[in-house]
Amino acid sequence: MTEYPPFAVTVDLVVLTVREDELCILLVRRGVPPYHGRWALPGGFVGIDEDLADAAARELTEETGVPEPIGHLEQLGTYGTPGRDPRGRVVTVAYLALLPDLPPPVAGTDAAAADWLPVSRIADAELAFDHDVILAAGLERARAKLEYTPLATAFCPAEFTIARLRTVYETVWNRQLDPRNFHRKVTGTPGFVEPAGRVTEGDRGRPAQLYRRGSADLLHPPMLRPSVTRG
Amino acid sequence: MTEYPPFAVTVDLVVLTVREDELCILLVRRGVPPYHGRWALPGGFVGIDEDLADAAARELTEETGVPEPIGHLEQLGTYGTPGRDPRGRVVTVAYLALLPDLPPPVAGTDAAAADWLPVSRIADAELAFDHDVILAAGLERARAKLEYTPLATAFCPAEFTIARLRTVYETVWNRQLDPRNFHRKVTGTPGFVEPAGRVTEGDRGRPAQLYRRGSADLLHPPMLRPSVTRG
DNA sequence: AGAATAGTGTCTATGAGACAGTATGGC
DNA sequence: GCCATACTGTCTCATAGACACTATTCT
Repeated sequence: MTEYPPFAVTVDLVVLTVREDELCILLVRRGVPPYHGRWALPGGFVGIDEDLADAAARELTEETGVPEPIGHLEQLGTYGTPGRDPRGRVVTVAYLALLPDLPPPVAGTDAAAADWLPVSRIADAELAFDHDVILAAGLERARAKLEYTPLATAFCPAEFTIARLRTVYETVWNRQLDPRNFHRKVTGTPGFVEPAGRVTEGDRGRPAQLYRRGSADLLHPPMLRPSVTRG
Repeated sequence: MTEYPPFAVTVDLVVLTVREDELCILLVRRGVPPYHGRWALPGGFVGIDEDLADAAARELTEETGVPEPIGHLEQLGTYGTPGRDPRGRVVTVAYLALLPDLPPPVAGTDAAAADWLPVSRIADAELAFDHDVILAAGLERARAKLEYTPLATAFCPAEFTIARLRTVYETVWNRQLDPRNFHRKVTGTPGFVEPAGRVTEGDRGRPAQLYRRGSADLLHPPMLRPSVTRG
């Protein structure tokens, strides 16, 4: 293999959650050059004997403290333009993670500060490397996938109300949805959600049925993003 | 960079076209070990100063002889499981290309034989490396994208009839579509196609209007794959 | 004329969106 | 009682699918 050009390979994570009606992303503040002091996506180098997905799962667990099987993790895209990392030729494989609202914005093991930031307040070019481009791709992917997959449930705890699921859609899409039509649509789409048999307690108003994620991987028919010029 | 594990990085291409009512893929027969004599996706190593997309475009041109701006080229996914290449730790970035029916199945510069093969006749585990998995991902991506993007036009020459576009859909989806409803749907979707102002000559039957690809990047409403259990 | 293909019109069933109205809890 | 939220029912409009019909060429 010495005859082939040597690359470094990293994974970077776009970790999204919905907190208090805001779409938030997990960022770490870099403690070393390059981009010292700047916000960046969590990530790190892939071990020479480590699978890419394993490396992404490892970084996710290290940064959040959450055991793996919660939420959703998928490959997003690969970024390898020469010069994107001043340390050398680094190709990064970006992953997208969708998580329920987690208790702690735990400081990572890397001693760098980690925190949830509302994506609406991240300014252009505020992030290290080309991470603003990766973030934009992650947001676009998440918004699109809510339409035709049940991934909105990845933003929710194991049991959730239809209203909670609706706030996920409203937050990610930044659009208001009619609660009555939404309810009919979700419960009428086969395999999207299934009743947990329990109801909420202690809230205002009539208690709501709790649901779990159903068995479908694709929604038929899809949830349609309202209003014009989607895209 | 010597402190980080060294990887080799390659690009591999899933190049699809529609020939004679069959969905075909461009494959090369390997002339050297490993997998000597087996069919494989065209591809090769990325130069240490070369962008990933540039490497993919270069390989595409080398194998097909086509200048770049024809058809469509997009990143598909990255495959890097340890052991997927017996030569060492190789991470490959797969790209998906959609091309119109090209004249020559040109033999590549690598002296390896290249040819268009119908995807329906590729047996399981017939391909080298993990290329069967990559091919499956490319097919799935192409089928899905025909629904909500105008990419079916990438399978057509610059000017084409609605009937030609329909055969693309029918071939990729392996489903029959109603010519009348299809015509109404395509011409009624804003930005999908625009009239070229010319008509076909010499064929049987009434001459057909020629169209070019329109300006839209997404279709609203989408073309829906008929029949049940899509996905 | 007849065959073949292009393109239009009409009907019907389904689903989205708007929104009235009912149910069930906390205070 | 009042308020808040959950949930159901009804109406209307748009669109997909089925398919009859007209248009324009070649042989």
